[in-house]
Amino acid sequence: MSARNPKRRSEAASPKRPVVNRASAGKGGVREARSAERRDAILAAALEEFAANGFAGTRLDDIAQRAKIAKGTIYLYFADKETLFQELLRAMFAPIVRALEHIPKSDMPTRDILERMIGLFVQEVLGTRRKDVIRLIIAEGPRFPKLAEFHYREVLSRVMAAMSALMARAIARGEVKNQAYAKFPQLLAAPGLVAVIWSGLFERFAPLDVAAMMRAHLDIVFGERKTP
Amino acid sequence: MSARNPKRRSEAASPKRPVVNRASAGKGGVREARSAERRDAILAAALEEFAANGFAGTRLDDIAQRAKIAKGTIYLYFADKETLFQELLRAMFAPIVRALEHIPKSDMPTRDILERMIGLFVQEVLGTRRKDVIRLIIAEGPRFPKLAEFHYREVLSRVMAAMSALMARAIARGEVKNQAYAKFPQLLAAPGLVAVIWSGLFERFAPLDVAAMMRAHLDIVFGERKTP
DNA sequence: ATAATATGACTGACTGGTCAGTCAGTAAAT
DNA sequence: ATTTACTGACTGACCAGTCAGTCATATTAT
Repeated sequence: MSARNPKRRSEAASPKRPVVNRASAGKGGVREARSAERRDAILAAALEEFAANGFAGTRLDDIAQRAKIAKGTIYLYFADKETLFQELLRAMFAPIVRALEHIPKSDMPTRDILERMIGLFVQEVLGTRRKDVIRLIIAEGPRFPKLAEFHYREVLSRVMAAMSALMARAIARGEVKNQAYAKFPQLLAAPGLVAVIWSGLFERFAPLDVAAMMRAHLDIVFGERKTP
Repeated sequence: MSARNPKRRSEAASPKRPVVNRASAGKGGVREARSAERRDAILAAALEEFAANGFAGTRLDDIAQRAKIAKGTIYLYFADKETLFQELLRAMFAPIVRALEHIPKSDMPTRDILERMIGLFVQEVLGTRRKDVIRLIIAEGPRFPKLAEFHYREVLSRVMAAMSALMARAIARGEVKNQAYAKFPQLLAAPGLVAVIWSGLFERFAPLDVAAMMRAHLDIVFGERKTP
């Protein structure tokens, strides 16, 4: 949306041109290859710009320049700025949710499972631009109800449900004492959120040893255990 | 700032006119009274608009309309949009920090002290627009380094130091077992942050019983204690 | 007390820069 | 030769910030 009541001309526009037109998925793809390349370049550039400037503060001209294409090209791949924004955020999280859900359901000790999840989180979220994406969702969510809903439905509710189930099992097994973690998986995840926000805003004033904090958190959850 | 590289004419402008001109603070104040009123009206309107639309997405015309004044009047009280924004955020937190620091240093049980703090937090932050202000800081902080720094210096570092001291005392007294809370007061505060963000974004999909969650959190910190 | 004058708060139409979205024209692939 | 992808100058809405003019209050003169 251009700030106010835009959607100036294009009705419910959707990019009609490239997008690997027709079914010919398999062969011949000089065009298709380029098409996918372009799309990725646009998304990558958009990520940088949106992460740095927020939705309203980002100019499509800058995205185009960074992706080394003309502005018009963006509109061949995405209907408008808002669509680009939302598709970007969606695309960023699909892999993570899949990865999180695929972490062995095995009967590995729960603490080990959580340590893996934290490792994944530190590496794939804190260590990448995904942490900025989380900040973007927090920042822009209220202005894009669809976005908040999508992320609740596709990411949060699933992650929370998985955590809740994991903790319920841990409690049943006697690995964890406090029942609250099954009822409020938010308590389990909270330090992760703090890490994201701290690293985005205050790192340079007071660096936070995220790994140590997470370890301390697990010690609390599982009742001490000084791993020297 | 008008999106890009503005600061069109006014150098380091600062509002010169009203602001209770001269020293005559005590009497004669028909003008002064109105002046303070106007300022408050502008800040109140700005809070609504910024909370709803973010910094870049907010129009001064809307703030003026909401405050029922002309746009030009804003510039009699604030140098520019950015100054208004920052003053607003600062003003919103001064009272809270003061209140938090004034919570009795008495030797009340630490759990009681924390329960009071949480009560204050639920009432004065979650129950007011201050929760939106926190979201604004998270959202716009990276774009306004001064803002992030100010909030680290004036709010966060103080709150964190106070929490850390409180927990160190509780540990010394044997009220709390885990030393980590003194080293990472973030672990103590994390659920509060989750509450702010959840209530701002996902409340309508999945309401969160913040009071219950905070109680559960304290149970964890102090090692169970079912208060029926 | 009342009128004349001075002060400074307030107004809103205006300016100039900005930017989302468009489309006629060009280049490349088939 | 034809179809499809790409380009970038252009348009029109938009909005921060300005300033000449208006009006309410305060001050001084009568």
